[in-house]
Parts: sequence; C-alpha cells; structure tokens
Amino acid sequence: MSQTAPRPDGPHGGPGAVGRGSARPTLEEVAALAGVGRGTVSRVINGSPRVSDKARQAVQSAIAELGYVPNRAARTLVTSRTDSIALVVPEAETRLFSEPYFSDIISGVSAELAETDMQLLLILVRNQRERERLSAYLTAQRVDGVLLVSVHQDDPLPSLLESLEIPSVLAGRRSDLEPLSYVHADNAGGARMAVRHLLRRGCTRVATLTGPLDMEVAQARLGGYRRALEEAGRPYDEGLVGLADFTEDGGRLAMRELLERRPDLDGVFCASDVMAAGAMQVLRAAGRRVPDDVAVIGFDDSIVARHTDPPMTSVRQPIEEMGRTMARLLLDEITERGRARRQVVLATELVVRESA
Amino acid sequence: MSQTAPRPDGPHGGPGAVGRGSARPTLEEVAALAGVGRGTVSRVINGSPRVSDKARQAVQSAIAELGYVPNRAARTLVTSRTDSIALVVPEAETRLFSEPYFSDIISGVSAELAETDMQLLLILVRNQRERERLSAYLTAQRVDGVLLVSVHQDDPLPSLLESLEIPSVLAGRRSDLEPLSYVHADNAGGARMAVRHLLRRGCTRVATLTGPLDMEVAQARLGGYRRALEEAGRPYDEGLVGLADFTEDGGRLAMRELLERRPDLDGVFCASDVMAAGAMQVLRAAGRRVPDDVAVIGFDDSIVARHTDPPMTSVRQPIEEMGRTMARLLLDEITERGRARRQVVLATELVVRESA
DNA sequence: GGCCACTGTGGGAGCGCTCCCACAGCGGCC
DNA sequence: GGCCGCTGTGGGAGCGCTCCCACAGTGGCC
Repeated sequence: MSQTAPRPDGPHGGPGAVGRGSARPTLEEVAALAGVGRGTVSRVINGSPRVSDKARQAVQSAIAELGYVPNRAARTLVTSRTDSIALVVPEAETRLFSEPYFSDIISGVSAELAETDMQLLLILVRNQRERERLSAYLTAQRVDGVLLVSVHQDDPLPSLLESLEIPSVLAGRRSDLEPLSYVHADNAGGARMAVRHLLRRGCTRVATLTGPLDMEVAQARLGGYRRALEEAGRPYDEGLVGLADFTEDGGRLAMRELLERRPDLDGVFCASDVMAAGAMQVLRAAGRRVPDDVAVIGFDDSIVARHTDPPMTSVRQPIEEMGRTMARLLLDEITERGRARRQVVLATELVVRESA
Repeated sequence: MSQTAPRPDGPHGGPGAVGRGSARPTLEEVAALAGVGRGTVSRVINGSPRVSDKARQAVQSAIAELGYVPNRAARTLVTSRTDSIALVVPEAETRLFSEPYFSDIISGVSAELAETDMQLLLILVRNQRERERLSAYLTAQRVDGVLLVSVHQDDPLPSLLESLEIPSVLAGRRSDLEPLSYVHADNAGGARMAVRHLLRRGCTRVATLTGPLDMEVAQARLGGYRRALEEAGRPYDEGLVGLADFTEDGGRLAMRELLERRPDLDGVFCASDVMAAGAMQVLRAAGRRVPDDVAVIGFDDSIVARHTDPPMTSVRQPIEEMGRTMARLLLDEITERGRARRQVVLATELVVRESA
C-alpha cells in the first residue's frame, strides 16, 4: 500500500489506462491543491457556512480537478453516522404482497433517497435465526434508520426498534395506537368506498372476504365494509363475512363456504385482488355470472385485477407514494432526532372496471 | 460534488448523547478482558489459524461476554473492503419485468448472502443523471461487487463495470459473446419447448410475439421458436412473427396485426405472459376461442398466467435460483479476483395449463 | 553448543475523516 | 489606547480497526 508516490496523472490519465488501482485522492490532497487546511475542505464538503467565498471556490475547483469523493468509512468511523438506512422485509410478507407492491415501495423509497447521499440497504428476514441476526445488527448501530414493511400485530421487530430508539418508519401499523412513525393507506376509506359502490349498484346482500385479522390492514378493511353497511342502514351480518388470509387459495375456500351459507349473496368485497380472483373462479364454477349475478371488488389494483375475466374493479392504494413518504419521514426523524413521531394516511381510490 | 445538505457543524451531541445502549465495546476492550493483545483478538475474529487454542478460547468468551461486534467502518477504512455488494436495477426494467421477477431475484440474492456478512445495497437508476452518479459511486470503489439486472445491448453500465474491473455479474447477457459473468435462463430452450408443445398439439400455423429485439432474451426466444419449427420441418415464415416489446399493449397491437395478416393462424407463442394476456383478449374479441381455435403460450409463468381465462400455459424460469446463483458467482469473483468469468444457464420448464 | 525455522504474540503505525481548540485578523465599543 | 466579540482558519487528536514488524519461545538439525 505504498501510496507515497505523488500521482502525476490526475483524472486526465491516459484514455486507455483506466483508473485501475489509482489511489483515490484524499481530503488532504484536496487541501494541498487548494492551498488551504484540512479543516476548511471538510467545512466546504459539509456545507458549513463559516467559509469565505474565496476558500470555498478554491476548494471546489480542487475537488473537481481531482475528482475527489469523500471516503465514507472514514467519515462513519468518526461521526458514527452511517448514512445508510435499511429496508427490512420479513420474507413471509413478500409472498403476500399484491405483486407490484414490493417493487413499488422500493421504487418510491429509492426515488426519495436519490437526492440524498443515503444508501439503501435491503434486508430480508426469513426465519428466527435471521431475525436474531438482525437484532444484533441493529443493536450494533449499523444504520441510521429503518423502514419496516410489516404489519402483524405480534411482530417483535417494531418493539425492538422502539426500545433501541432507532429512527424508524413502518409501512402500515400494528394498531391505531401505533407509537412508531408510520405511513399507510386509507384502508377503511377504500373499503367503504368499494362497498358503497356495490350498494349503489343495487346489491342488497354484500359479503366480504377478509385478510388475517391479526393485521391491522385486514381489520381496517373489514371496518370500512361494516361502516358502509351501517351508513346505508343495512345490518352487519356475520354470516356474510368470510374469514380468509389474503391469498388466492384462502379466497377460494372462503368464497365456497360463503356461497353455501348465503347462496343469495349478490356482491362481494374482497380485501385483496388475489382473493377476489379466486372468488371469481369459484363463482363462475358455481354458475354465477360476474357481475350480473354477483358483483366483485378487489383491493390493491394489482396487475391481477387487470387480467381477470371480467377485469376487476379494485381499490387502488398509492404504493410508490407510500414508499416516498416513508423515506421522507425517516430522513426527518434522523436529522431532528427526538421529534414527535409522525403518522401519515394516504388516500385510496376506486378503480372501476367490469366486475362491479 | 458537495450535494450534501448543509450540516451545521455545531451541535453534535458529543459522546453520551446518542450512546444509547452504552458505547459499543471495542476490540481493545476485548483484548484487555481476554488478557491478550489487539493483534490476537483481530486474528481470532478473522479466522487466522495462527492462534493458540487457549488464546482463541479466551478471546471468544470475552467477545461473548461483552457482546462485541466489530466496527465495520474501521475495518473498511483500513482494508478498503466494504463487505457490501450493490444490486443495480435500471428502473425502466422494473416496469418490464414479469411481476414477481424483481422480488424473486432479490429473494434469491438475499438468501445466498444471508450466511455471509455481506450487505446488500439496492440502487435503482432512473435517468441519465442518476446513471452518472452511479458511475461516480462505483468509481469511488464503494462496493466490493455489483449485480446488474439489465439486458439491453446498448446499456453502457456493463462496459463501465468491465473497465473499472469491479467484480460483477449480470442477469441475462448482452450477446452470446458477453465477457462479463452472467446468469440467465435457457430462453431458447424454453421457447423451443413451447413451440414443440403447440406443434405436437396439432397446430400447423404457429405465430410468435417477440420482445424488443435489442435484448438478447427476446432474440433467444425468437431463436427457439425458429429452431422448433425447423426441427419439425416447417418453414420459418416471417409473416407469422409479430414484433412487440414484452408489454401488454404491445402484445395486443401485434396480435391484431398478425390476425389481419394471417387470419388462419392456430397457435401463438408469446415471449412474455403479459403479451400473451393481451393477445388472448384480442383473440377473444375477434371471436376466436382459446385454445380451441388458437392455442396460446406465454413466457415467465408469472402471476398473470394463473389468472387469465383460460389459465395460461407458460414457460417458467427459475428466477429465485437465478438470484442465488448470481450472488454465489459474485462472491466467488470477489474472493478469487482475476479468475475467469463464469456464465451459468439455468433450465426452463413448461407449465401446462389450459390455453395450450 | 550454535544455528535455523517456525509458531504465537504484542503493539506501533496509520487508514481518511471530523471535531474542536487555538489563534489571527478585523472591526466596533468603551 | 485597551478590550471585546466575531469570522475564518490551520492542524492536532483520535475514531476502531488491520497490517506488519519485532521478538520470545520451542524444537530440530548440524
């Protein structure tokens, strides 16, 4: 590692001789070239206002000339800021997500981070062992903040984050008492909108397929269903509620039971698109036409919704916007530590197609 | 250059302010507790064999007692290894992918990395500016290796990686002369299988919808189509080739044209599921029954394939396995630098449903 | 005996940065 | 004149680690 030799070849190095091993310039070299001290260069880089214009100029052109990029490790070592945040995804969830969910969240987060020089670390947790490793990891303060995509009420991760006092933002919430910052869609509102649409369409016996009720999302959607009925003066009938789990198979199963219990139902609000897709298959197999005999609405407006037959009416949530917002909240929380937690609810919207 | 937000260099909290779970123990403290020198502790941590069992034992129990976790930044500073790899995804691709593609790749990569202490950095590149930033980023040697999900022949990123001599692995390849390491599915074989299936089924005029031909994937699938025809002694008829772009709209458009040109076609091999879904809609609108009048096969076996009406026969590629393999190759390339590049082709498989 | 090689060990040096203290220079005020 | 404060600056110290050199101890060989 003899980097003693002054490197005569700046960024202008031969066109062929690409910058292979060429040592990266250090802050010290920038200082020397600019004719100032290390401190001043550091101040310029970190945007301190206490620098004369002249010095700033000199430093900036030295930086440009050398192609200087600060060494992250060195900075982290002294500041113990890592300038990186982790997106933590329990892998079990991955399977559940309406398909573009995951990439849309990432896309939003990444878009928001693009202007920053924060790095995005992706951590999938697939089992207990990895969960423990993650705890150790987080405890070792290796990230400045955490985005957690998780919604189960008994998930231990949020509490861990809470107790470690690491800035964090959840996608979704555990309950309406959630103490951590979170961003979520207006699930209740979306469900309510969907059910009102069914009622307005003339449905009189509207059923619902729910997600697993240990998730707040599922509860909220069920709540919206109930609310819409009540607002319309209809009774809430438990016989019309099919407990399922967001999956296609679960949807099929629950739909079959529902159909047996209430053969006269004429509308179904499903808490996920894939459940709705499963339900539509079951309905067709039972000889019901969609939407003529039974109208169906899904939730997520995922790619599946556009491809069922008939195309599915569904509640859209602004997933990418959720990602963006999560990132923004997290950055805020990191810079102004100790500030109150923030919670954001984003509007949902009903995308009407042919199934209802 | 200094695109960092101004960070007032005043209040930094100082030691103790942030020190949550009390300061992390350092290697020095471990050494003291174990009654050995720093060097020995370092050797134990890094698995050097030149340590006596006695010392090793002492160090290990000291580590356990203190809950010591090495400081990554300090290590990186001196070794200039970052112990992290980047997964680079041009965001435009994101939209193209058969839906679970992205998360499956990630899932595979992450699974392979779980046993390592490599970190996974996710970098989406959405425009020219970000592309340039990425170049700067990579040039600054901030990752040990790069996984690149990109397949366009004119993508400048692979060449950049090549010239920077950063270990890298591509998902897919630019051409069959690809010099970088890559992992891809047997696209030609899958296409061939699909077309043979159509022929065996009795189709006599088999058309195809292609992807954009500046991608090797698209070419390979077209090649497989052609090969299957030739093997069966059928002529390759350009009139039966619909140039499209992997998207649903593109599929619809190309299918319509194809139908006009060759109203007698009785089978279509589509180079992506969503194109196949679009094609099926067009066929139905034109009064053709699937599969009775026209048999249809897609590619990807994505979630869409399971939800079309009728459910779609499709070629499955082992995406998660691709992710795993990519990660494995990259780790190899990082540890044994300078080794020959490796290229892996994974088998595809035909998932037969009702559309063919 | 002397010499060698080889193992295991301690600890100095130094990676590239930020933090902070000291201090020069320059007014403005008493 | 002396004193203040305020701005801009240089550079020492030190973050926690790895690398490497020096060296003690142990045996084997001539």
